[in-house]
Amino acid sequence: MVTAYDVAKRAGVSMGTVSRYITGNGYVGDASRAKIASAIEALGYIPNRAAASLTTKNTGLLGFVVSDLRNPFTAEIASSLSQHARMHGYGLVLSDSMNDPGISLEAIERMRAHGVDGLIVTPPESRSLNDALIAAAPTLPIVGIGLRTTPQVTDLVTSDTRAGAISAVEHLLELGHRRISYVGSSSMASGRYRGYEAALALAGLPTDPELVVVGELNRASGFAALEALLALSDPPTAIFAANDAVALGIIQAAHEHGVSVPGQISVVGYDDVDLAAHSVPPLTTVAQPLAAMGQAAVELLVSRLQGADRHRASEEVVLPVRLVIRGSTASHTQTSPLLRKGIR
Amino acid sequence: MVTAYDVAKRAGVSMGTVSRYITGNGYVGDASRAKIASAIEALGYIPNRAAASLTTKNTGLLGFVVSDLRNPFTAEIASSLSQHARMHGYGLVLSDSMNDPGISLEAIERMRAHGVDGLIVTPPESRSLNDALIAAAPTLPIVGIGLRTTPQVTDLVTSDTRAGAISAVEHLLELGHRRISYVGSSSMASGRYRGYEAALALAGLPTDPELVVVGELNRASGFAALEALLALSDPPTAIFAANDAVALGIIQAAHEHGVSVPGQISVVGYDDVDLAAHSVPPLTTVAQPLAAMGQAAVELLVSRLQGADRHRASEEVVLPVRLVIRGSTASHTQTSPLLRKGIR
DNA sequence: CTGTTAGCGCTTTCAG
DNA sequence: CTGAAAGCGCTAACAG
Repeated sequence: MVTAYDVAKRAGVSMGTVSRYITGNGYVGDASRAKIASAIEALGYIPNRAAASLTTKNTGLLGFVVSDLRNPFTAEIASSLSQHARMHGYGLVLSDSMNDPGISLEAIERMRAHGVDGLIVTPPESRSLNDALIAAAPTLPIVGIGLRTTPQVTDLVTSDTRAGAISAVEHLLELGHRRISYVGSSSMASGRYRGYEAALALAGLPTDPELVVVGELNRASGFAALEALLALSDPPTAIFAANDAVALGIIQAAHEHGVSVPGQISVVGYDDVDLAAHSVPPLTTVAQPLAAMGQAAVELLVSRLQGADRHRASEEVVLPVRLVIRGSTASHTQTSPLLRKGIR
Repeated sequence: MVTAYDVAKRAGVSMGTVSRYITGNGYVGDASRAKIASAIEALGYIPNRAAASLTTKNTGLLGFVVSDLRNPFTAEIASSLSQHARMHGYGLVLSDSMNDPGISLEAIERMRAHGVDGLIVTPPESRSLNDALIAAAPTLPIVGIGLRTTPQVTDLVTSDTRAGAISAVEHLLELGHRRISYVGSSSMASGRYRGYEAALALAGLPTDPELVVVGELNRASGFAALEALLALSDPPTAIFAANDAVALGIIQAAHEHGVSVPGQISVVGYDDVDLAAHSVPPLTTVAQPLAAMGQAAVELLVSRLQGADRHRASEEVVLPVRLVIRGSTASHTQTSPLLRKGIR
């Protein structure tokens, strides 16, 4: 292995000078500079960051504990993280926890052993993870992506879910819809539901409990929801689904019941999964700024790492989402009244 | 920061003993063992691997340079890599090169600086990457996934493309098809094309040049290919597409031309992308064993790292693929002859 | 602007 | 079975 000492010897300078050349701290004369450069070139020297970290206390490594890499969402965030970490001169240590809190904990410990300078975390909240983060936070800067600890000890990157829901529902309102259903999970505290309520309230419309159907956030649940809604005496003309899986289930049910989307009912999803653009019809949905979230996470972390005040209070960055209008929504005036003829 | 020295002091033993306890090298008496364990526990000590690497020459880090994380393929491989690296006690340093050779090179250099013990690489072949790998190989074990260097200096993990193509075409043959088209790229040396040829030859069938259409490996190209094939005086009754994007384009074109899949023409793809299971009809396709490939890559690397003969010749692991039969293929006997009635 | 010199935290002989 | 001590490769004062 070629070391800084070898470089120094070959360049005819001292190790200190080589170190100054590498780190950029302190002055190095032009003559030395040139000799060192050519020695490095000739020897193929690559500085050993692990050795450097012993003195500097930082490794230039960022840790990323991700909930599930096979999810295109987190994969895109990971990609963005990799890119921005690189741009800031950091390497990225990645661990896919596969939604297993135990693996997350193990990963965090291993990352500490490897001396990561900071941590970015996205797994779902769990008691043990929460505790581990709280234990680690005092000595390790952490930013959570869409993850909240109690108490809040990490920086945080989220997207504006409530605003996204509002824009989805407002889109439907602008199309002339008035009976708009919400299909989501039982968590009525979610930003998606709150946005739905808020948009309706803004338009002076009441929330009809009949139009709010709760279930799992998956396709089957969306399918069932549409059937339930069709059975209503006064079915909705539009549906806001809490995620794309649900929306896709709704569309599938509509197909199977001979209900046209968006001809007879408009559907908006949330997330903009890959499938959304390829469904029939293509799904109008709300897209999260995944790449921007990755970038924000890295920048939050790097600024804390390099900034003067590593111990400033935890920050939260809320990024705007974007309504992607595709083919599953249409004007209410064009909606055929077939539904009321008692389909099901 | 709590160090091994702190642990030693608190446990009333020497640093050497603590080190032996941690690494598992050398004997440690039960008494010492217990005292050290409780000291570590009480202090929350986490060994500093960077410091250890200074002596041991390995960091316990594996590097992974991936072509494009946003591709579900590589994401799944990355996930598998993370999992198996963890199981073998390694951390994973990840860099998404976004198909940019320049970024790959930078990533490799950075990983060397961080002292990764080995490298797993998947980016597309390029002159510069090839050179960089060849330069690095003598001092750093490397395994390529589906990536070949010239000369071959790395271990290699691939899937049996030719066998996959053969099984796809044999599936079609078993369904009674005889006029089977190949739609792929111009690379006739590809395993997919060779498998197509081989399966036909095995069945004693000639390769009709008219049925081989080349183009890009994307949707638009598949779309165009189907139109060209329909224009033939004697169109095929089945098509083997070199990848799913092409197959999906073919199916889309069929829809638009009123040709039923698989009623009038059967289609097989390759890759089993997410969309494949959700197309209409769901696509019969060949799936690569992505998780197994990730596992094989890690195991190849780890065995070289920990095995006696780090300098044994480069190895190649070829994993079997799997034909996933879905709805886009059907028996030829049930194929309506509509095609020959001169559609379009 | 540059050389010298302590360590950083840990592993590894080498005695005992 | 265990302590002492010599580094690993590099950085960071500190003189000069």
